[in-house]
Amino acid sequence: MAKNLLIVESPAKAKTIEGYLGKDFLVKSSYGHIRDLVKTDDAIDTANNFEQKYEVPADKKAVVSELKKLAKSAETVWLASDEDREGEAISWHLYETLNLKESSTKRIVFHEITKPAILKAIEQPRKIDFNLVNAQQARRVLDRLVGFELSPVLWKKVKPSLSAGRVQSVAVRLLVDREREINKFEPEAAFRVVAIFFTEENKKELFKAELSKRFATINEAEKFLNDCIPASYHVKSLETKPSKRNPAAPFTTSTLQQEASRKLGFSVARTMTVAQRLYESGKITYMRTDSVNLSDTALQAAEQEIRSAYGDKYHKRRQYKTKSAGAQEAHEAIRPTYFNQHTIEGDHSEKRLYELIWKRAIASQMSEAEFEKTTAKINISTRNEEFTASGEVMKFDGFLKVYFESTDEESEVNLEESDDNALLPPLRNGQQLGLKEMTATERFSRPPARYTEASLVKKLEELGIGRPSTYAPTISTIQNRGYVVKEDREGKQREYNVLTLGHGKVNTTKKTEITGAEKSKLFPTDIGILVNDFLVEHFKDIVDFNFTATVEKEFDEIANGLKEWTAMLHNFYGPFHKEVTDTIENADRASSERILGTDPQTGKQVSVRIGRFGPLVQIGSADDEEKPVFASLRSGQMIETITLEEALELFKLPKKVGKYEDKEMTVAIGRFGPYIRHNNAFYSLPKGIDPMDVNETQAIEIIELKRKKDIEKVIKTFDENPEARIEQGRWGPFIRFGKQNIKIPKDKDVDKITYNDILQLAESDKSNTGTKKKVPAKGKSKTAKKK
DNA sequence: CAGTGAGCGAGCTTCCGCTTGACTT
Repeated sequence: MAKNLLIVESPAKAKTIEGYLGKDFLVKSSYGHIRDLVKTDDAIDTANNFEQKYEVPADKKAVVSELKKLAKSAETVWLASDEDREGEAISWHLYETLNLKESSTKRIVFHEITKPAILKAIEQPRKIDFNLVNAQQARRVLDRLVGFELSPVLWKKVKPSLSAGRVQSVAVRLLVDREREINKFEPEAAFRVVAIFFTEENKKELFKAELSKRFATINEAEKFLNDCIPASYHVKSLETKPSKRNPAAPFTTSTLQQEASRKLGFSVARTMTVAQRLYESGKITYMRTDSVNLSDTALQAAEQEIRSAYGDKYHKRRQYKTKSAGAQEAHEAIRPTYFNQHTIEGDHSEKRLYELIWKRAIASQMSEAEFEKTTAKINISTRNEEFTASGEVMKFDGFLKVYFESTDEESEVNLEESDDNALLPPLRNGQQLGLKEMTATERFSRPPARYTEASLVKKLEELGIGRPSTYAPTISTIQNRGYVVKEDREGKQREYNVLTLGHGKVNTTKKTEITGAEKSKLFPTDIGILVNDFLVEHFKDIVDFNFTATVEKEFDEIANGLKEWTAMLHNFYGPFHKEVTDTIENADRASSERILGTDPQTGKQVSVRIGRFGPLVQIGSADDEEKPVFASLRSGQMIETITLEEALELFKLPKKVGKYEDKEMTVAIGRFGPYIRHNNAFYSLPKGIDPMDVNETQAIEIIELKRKKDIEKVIKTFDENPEARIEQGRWGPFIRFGKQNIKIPKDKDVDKITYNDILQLAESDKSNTGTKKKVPAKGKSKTAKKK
């Protein structure tokens, strides 16, 4: 038996450390927290100094009993969980649960998993810091009280099974607020003037310059262009300035999620699972961190790699400081374990994420990129405004050799508008310029951007809300609760004017652009808005953006021994609990109903609200003699924004359009867009056809076309049974057998499949799915009933 | 992808943070 048992939080970490410490040490993992509050309402005794009831959850029983056994036979137990609030509490829970003795227990901490750091830690053991433990208890108890008192209020006043919490409710609020800003935003148009010039010396080398002023109306823009017809242009001033750009700090969890989203299109959850695999296979350091710090060992390794791969002048040693509030910095920044591995073996997403991490970490230790920026001001002989042309020349690439950090704005900006780094021809002061062409283009101001998963994480981090380990789960929770959906939305067409001055005259043309199209953005749902408004009305303090920051300050005071944790909770809980009981007693049920107006055909009231099956429009009210009629809202339509006209439109479908093969054809709009229903089959309408105008002949055409296409997909049929065939699917050929779709096994040649093979495959496929359904997902019914 | 939109009411839902698998598709 080993003399020493050392316990860390993560098994991968345990493996690494065991290698550093040799035979006298057995290194094991607690797999995070080993105890939690019981799930019942009596977990906290609010009348008795917030005394807590803890239990070891079922999935931790095995870990705990193994650790217990090992602790018993060890001379010394080293508690080496992370050095932050949660880590300290884990040590304390271990101490209590494993029945450890003070004399044979040592608490150690380190911020990086390197041999010198571990050895040094072992030389400096300490005791469990109960101030820190108390700060964690205060955090844990407060979160439980908030979550388990607010949620039942929602069950009573809104709908069962809803949830509220310190973190998730603020996340939803951010989205609701932003959605409203976007809805009320009114774009302002302005005419942006761009001229294309050339010099007498070289008429072929054209360059762009932008007018320093934009015009609010088309008349002003037109007058300007007309004034420019007889004008001459010359360089009024010329300025050349050096500029520098510095690399970004190495990744934290939040910045990794943002870059992986922008550059690789990963959801935050996907980023974390891929990173977890990289961590477990020893390729990167820990991926849940808020620290931008690199260990000395890492700094040296990076330096060596940069000097040998790119040369001495590309290296610059840099230390970064964290900017985010409430960072606990128990770990290093996310970095490759070995800097000399530029790429790794693994699947596609592992490779790409690793390269991103490698590049970012390496670049963070490289020299700045140097530029020379030239700005020329250009005079107009007939007007007082002036044009500005600018060009940028890179003098030294520095860190840009490996890494370029993207920004959220970047994807928003029109490419035509970002020609900042274009090259300028050689120019001199006073030089005459020729004008090739000038355009005044109508541009509209943009509403604030909708959040993506990653930009929401960024915002939460800025507000100090949530932790690296909870960003991805929080984003999932608000989607699973139905408060938020992630989806694409089609934009709308918009006309804009372009005035062109060329060949001595001004032309006006109208062009169209798509605006407001969204890809993979977060939208609050009707229920999300309803719950948010209810919470904002009745629990203003809890969903305040500064609530977390305020309580965090108090947790810090507890951690520093300046405040008593139960006193802090008393202060909070008294008024909070009173608000809860007041709300239960006095507040009205939250109503989503909005009256849109009256139906011109029947004179009855038109209203929208959330029904049992989602948002609906209702014509007439329950008090009327005639029963009210209903229609569901379509995806993208919301109670808050739908108009009377749009609501009435919903009653025009489904519509019968005629008969084909003696069966009725019906046009309707479903979840995947407009479709024709015929003989229990669905035929989606091609894009651009308005479902309201479809007539009988058109509908028949669409059905016949789809059938023809379906026939083209068939690769092979079988005489034995017309129900069996091989078809070309989206991902390759597959077998269709009645209603069964069967995958073709890899070892089978598509051409040689016989009807007998199909019968066999169909049978085993059936038994497969059969047993799958019979085995219930144990303990995780939540994920199963997601739909 | 249709249709649904009543009412009664037992028993259930729910938080945030720290960790991985063991399950699906």
